[in-house]
Amino acid sequence: MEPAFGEVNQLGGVFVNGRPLPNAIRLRIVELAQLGIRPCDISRQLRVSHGCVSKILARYNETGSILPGAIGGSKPRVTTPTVVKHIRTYKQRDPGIFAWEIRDRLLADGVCDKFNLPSVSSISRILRNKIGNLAQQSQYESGKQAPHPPPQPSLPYNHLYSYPASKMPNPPGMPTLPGHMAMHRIWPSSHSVTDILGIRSITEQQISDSPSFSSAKLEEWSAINRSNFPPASSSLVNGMDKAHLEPHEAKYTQTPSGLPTVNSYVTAPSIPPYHPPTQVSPYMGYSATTSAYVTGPTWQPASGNALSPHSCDLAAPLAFKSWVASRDAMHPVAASAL
DNA sequence: CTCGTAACGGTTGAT
DNA sequence: CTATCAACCGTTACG
Repeated sequence: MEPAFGEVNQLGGVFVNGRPLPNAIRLRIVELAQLGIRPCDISRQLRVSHGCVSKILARYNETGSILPGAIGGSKPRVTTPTVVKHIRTYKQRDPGIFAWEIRDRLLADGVCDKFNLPSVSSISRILRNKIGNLAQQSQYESGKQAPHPPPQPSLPYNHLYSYPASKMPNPPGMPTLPGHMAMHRIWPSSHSVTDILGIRSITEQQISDSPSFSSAKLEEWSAINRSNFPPASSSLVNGMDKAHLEPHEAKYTQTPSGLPTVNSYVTAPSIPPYHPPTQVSPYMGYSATTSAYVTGPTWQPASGNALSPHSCDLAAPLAFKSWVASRDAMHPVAASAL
């Protein structure tokens, strides 16, 4: 099922086969690239294969988004938005209508031809999943939307980080969290990285909030919805605006226990009071590191712990820079790590 | 040494 | 309810 722990790549990095890298890492990749770090260095430093770095960077350059593509599912083949709309209409007009009747009508009304006519089971599913209780509350909606229904009635392309409703802290209308995580090309010099980290921490924070969900939930980002058409659309650029970051950054100075938001993504959700900074999670200390960093004054900085600022974690921009400067020095460490 | 990319084994989710 | 299938994933290896 959910491999709590991933596999280890040639660079010593942890990954989960088939699954996207955590946003935190994706973010860091882009972030580092923007600081002028070469991809090969980013690869080594974050221990992510260069192929992946290359891909993420390329995608980012092209789309402005750091997010992975929508995984799984398939594009609607027959149940296009138009079809769904019609089904909805039929259902509204006659709530007792049977799926097979709808099917007949779709054909009769020319909405579908025999090649793209949804199966009865598909229609049932649509009624269940997309139409649902709509029969009652339909009024305003049916009233009118746009002449052009959005490609996907359900969700916007990338509404990222929409965590499961269960834990969605924010109101329905407007996701507090960015619809999708993309960034501006330029970062405010001084705290750009911190900001990013801040972002990470907020995203992650949500997860660590509810331990039981932790790892599983993270997946949501990508789960988002796969029902989007051409990705490229309009809105995928930026989504993460700093506005969210700065405040949060301050806010999440640290997790309740004083324990950094360590148990992260794929990490065993159940890693309890274990602790810190050394590599705990498959994706290594970075989360810890970061939060440590974000934590600021309250939390003891890297000082004593096993986590070497130079080893592999990007503790802070500065640490990073020094790392860059002295990466020879760091090699041995990396080597030993292996 | 870098970096782009195809092959590969994997997961996911709509049909 | 299960299987299929096409989308995406990151790593690896090659060029």
